[in-house]
Amino acid sequence: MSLEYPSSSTGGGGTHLTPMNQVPVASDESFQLLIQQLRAITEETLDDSTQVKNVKNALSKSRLRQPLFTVLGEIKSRTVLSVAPTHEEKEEDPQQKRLDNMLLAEGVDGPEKCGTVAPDASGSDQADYRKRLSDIRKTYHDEMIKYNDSCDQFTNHVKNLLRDQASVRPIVKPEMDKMISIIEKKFSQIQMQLKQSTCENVMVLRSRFLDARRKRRNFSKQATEILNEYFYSHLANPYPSEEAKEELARQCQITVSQVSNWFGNKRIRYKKNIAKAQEEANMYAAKKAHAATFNNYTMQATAAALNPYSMLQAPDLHHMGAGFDLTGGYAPHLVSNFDVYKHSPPSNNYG
DNA sequence: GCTAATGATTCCGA
DNA sequence: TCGGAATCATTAGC
Repeated sequence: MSLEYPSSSTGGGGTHLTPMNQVPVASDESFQLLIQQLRAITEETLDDSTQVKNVKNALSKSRLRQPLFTVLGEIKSRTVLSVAPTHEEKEEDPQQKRLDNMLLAEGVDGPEKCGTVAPDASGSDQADYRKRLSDIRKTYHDEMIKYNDSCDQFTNHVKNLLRDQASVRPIVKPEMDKMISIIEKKFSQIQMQLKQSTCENVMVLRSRFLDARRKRRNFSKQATEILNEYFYSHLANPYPSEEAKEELARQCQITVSQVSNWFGNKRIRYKKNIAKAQEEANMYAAKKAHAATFNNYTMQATAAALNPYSMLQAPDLHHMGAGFDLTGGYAPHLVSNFDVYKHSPPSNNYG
């Protein structure tokens, strides 16, 4: 199937159009004129110039317009429009999927979540975080609405343009669909950029609130007491096992790594300032001794049943003759030597 | 505002 | 990978 256009230099003539059974063979002058008009109009700008208007009028009256457009439309459908969508077009972009998932998880897209930035963050921090997240969510939705409106507007504009052009050009439905799909794809790329920047904003917000250095909080008094108690009652070997750390973390409502940090800091600062640390150690030893004197066995058993950690500590003090005695006495010559266990601490007797 | 205390991080060595 | 040491960054007390 071929469609030859008459050459303007030779004056044309003799062109035969025989593509389809239903299309008449066009060899008369009116067809030549029609072809020439079509060629002329394709070189025109799309504004409503007089020439375009004239051609439109001429075309609309031509009885050959419909069959010619049918043929041209079919050629288009078989060539340009039949190009199969690429692999990328068919498959959902994993990056977009990731962004969608993140926005959904953070409550920016989909149903709003009353998310928290960190379980131990204060109420005001949580409120501040939620407010900022809500701002991001609002901006995202506003922008998304704008993009969708713009996309609809532009799509309608193009549709109208194509409908208008359909009077002078063979525009078939698949072509229109393809055009719309291209527009939607372009807008989807812009939306992706919006999603990307929204995700970045959420990550910045989270990191700002999660950055422990910026928002360092002292542990509660109770937590510090528990950690100090453990430290001074295990002064000969202040290296809690993983299980002990987990238990301390649970009791203090902090993380295991915070327990590790605390013990790391404690050991180093204890060694740096033994004099002061010994005072503190004596205080905790005295506390223990006092508790041991006034608590009867039943009370201890009850407490122990409720708190396995304290249950295990009592015998430990007896054993540790190394560092403590039950009268609150203290053996400084031994307690400062815990670094003999460095890198090979003996198994902890926490449990 | 200054300073000590304190929790976290980083670097390094074993 | 863990712990020591140094350091950073923030908090709390004055």
